[in-house]
Amino acid sequence: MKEIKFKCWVEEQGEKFYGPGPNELIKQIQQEGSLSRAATKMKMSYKKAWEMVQRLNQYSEKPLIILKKGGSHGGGAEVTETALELVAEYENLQKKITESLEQQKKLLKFLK
Amino acid sequence: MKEIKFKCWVEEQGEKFYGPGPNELIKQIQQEGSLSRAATKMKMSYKKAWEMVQRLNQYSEKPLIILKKGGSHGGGAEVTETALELVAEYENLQKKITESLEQQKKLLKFLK
DNA sequence: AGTCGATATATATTCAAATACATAACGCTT
DNA sequence: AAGCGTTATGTATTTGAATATATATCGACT
Repeated sequence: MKEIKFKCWVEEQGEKFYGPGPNELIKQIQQEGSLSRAATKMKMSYKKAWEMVQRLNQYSEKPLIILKKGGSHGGGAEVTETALELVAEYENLQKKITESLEQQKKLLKFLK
Repeated sequence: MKEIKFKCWVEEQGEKFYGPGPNELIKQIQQEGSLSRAATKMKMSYKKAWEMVQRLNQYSEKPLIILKKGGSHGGGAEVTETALELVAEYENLQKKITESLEQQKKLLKFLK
């Protein structure tokens, strides 16, 4: 089945700040309460996920993800209210683009 | 400077058929009349460009690029009318998405 | 027949990104 | 003090994609 796909992201000076990966990661962290579990679930290495979190917090105006180590459960990861707003904005953007694509399917006539 | 970027492409069964790369390649071939010169200009290896052309013609209903070898100039590459239509459609799509993005800049408020 | 510039194609090499592995640090609980 | 599960971080290894290299082929033109 032929289809038009897209990907959108936010960047500053060529540095990627937010896209599909971080968006999914935030959602998984919220579900799991743990960065390592979120990473495992996304079949991503813990290291990569951790670096993603660093970049997110570094480029964001307000903190997005709070990591805690030690404690009764060994630690954990928490998602801020700001992060949830960001997820909502991003997914809204995706929806708008999808709608815009719906009206532009002429490209498909070039496929077998 | 912070900005929202995007990329769109056409695929069939997970196989990418058309995107920014092929679009640019077609335009360069048209300008140069040669696949190798087009590849050089795009700083892409000839092999990669050649494979791109194969995929394009393979998945397209009608031929998009005609490669000729031998002859007085050693050969050359030609772009069909269909290919030009495809370029126009693709760039129109990009334009529509860009317009759609213009109205969705809230995401940027999350950046420093 | 020989030259030329381009296409055609296989193999080798390089390079960067991703992953795997190992180990430390943390702080609550028992 | 020891154990637990998680975060934190450096190093080694793997993998895959891109590129480089080499060679063959083609066909008009001299």
